[in-house]
Amino acid sequence: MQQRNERKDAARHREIILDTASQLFHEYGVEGVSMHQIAKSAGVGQGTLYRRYSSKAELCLELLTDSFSRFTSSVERYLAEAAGRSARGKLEGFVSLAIDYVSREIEWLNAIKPSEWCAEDRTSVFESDPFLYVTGMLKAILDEAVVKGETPPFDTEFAAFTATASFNPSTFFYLTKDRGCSVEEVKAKFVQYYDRLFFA
Amino acid sequence: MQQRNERKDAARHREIILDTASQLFHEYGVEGVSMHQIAKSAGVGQGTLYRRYSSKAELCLELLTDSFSRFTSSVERYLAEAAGRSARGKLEGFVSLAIDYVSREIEWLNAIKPSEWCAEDRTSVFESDPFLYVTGMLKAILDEAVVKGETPPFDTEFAAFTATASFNPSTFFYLTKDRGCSVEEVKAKFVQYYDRLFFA
DNA sequence: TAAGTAAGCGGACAATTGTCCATTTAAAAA
DNA sequence: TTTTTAAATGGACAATTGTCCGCTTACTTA
Repeated sequence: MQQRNERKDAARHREIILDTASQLFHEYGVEGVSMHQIAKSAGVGQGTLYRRYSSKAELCLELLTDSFSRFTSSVERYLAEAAGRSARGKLEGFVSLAIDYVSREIEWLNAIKPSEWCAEDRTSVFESDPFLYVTGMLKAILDEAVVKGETPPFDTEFAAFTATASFNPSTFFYLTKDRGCSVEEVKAKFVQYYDRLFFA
Repeated sequence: MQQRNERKDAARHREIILDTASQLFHEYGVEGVSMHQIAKSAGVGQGTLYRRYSSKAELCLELLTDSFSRFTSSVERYLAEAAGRSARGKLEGFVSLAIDYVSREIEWLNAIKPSEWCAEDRTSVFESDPFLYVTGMLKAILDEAVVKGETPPFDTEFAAFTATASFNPSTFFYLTKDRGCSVEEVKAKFVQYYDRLFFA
């Protein structure tokens, strides 16, 4: 028996849910909308909604796809035109783009944070495509730096992991809102920090 | 009129709540106990419980006091006997102790994470005593390193902040549970990372 | 000691999340 | 086309969080 495809009604519902959620989120903010409300507005049952997206987090992750692909495009564009530059220079540009992205999408990123870090069945943010993309890119740049002799060899994977983790929305939100730093200031601090970190 | 002190019945309830919560948490785990259950077991109303602790997070933070003061003692003891060593050496020891602490108390630390990072009224973990203690200590060690000429001057405050934030339970849990690293491995990675970071 | 007052109390209540399962229905198989 | 099958549905339900507010009581003041 062949693999069944997604049923047409299911596909239609998927689109309706995504559209409805997107609209509601933009109108009331991510926190201001409940799953029940999304289901009701979309004209589907709670069960139908939860079948696809087991939390608001997953729903947001899906909705982030577009903006994230715009981010990766901008990164690719940047790296293409920075092809001749040192790894150090590339890192600076990449960190800058990444922080711009986080600041732009902070509300969404905040929402996809898993509510229970330690739950056994949680799907880790650390294994989400966006996170893996950033760590992968960072590791590539750091590896290039090592190959080019710009810096002595080290555990680039762990470094990329830790650096990426430090961009989390929580930290960013605190620095901008509670500490009153501007996005540019935060960017400058991180760039300086990682520059020193990897190229001291 | 003089400042009213806490009423005796209120103080009694505070203790009962703390004792009950502690007991229930140890029996069923932090996630396995609801605020309602705590209130009921303690023999107080929901309102009474929430009056003092507006979330499980706050309750856990209060319960962490003891273990955290044991941690600070161990740090103080360590720094006393390491008085003659380099700042670099002190950093290594401190990071090691801090990671030991996180790994021991991970369930509690997980619970005190604010559920909404971006809420306007949230009391930031970054302003909690434990966090401030660690950043303060880290900054002091880094400043010492700069003064002693072990490393060129840099923004030690931001560095301490970022480093402390990177110890968050989420990261730690991922590395140990999902990646299968042992506590010792994680410790070694962090020590190496920060050693390179600040003393490259 | 008596009276006044504000802190404290507690449980009903509203809101939300997430689960469950009898029923429906699209699509494959015959 | 008819039958079969399992995916899909939806809304009732259970569990939890957090708020609200009229009542109670410990402490202050006179």
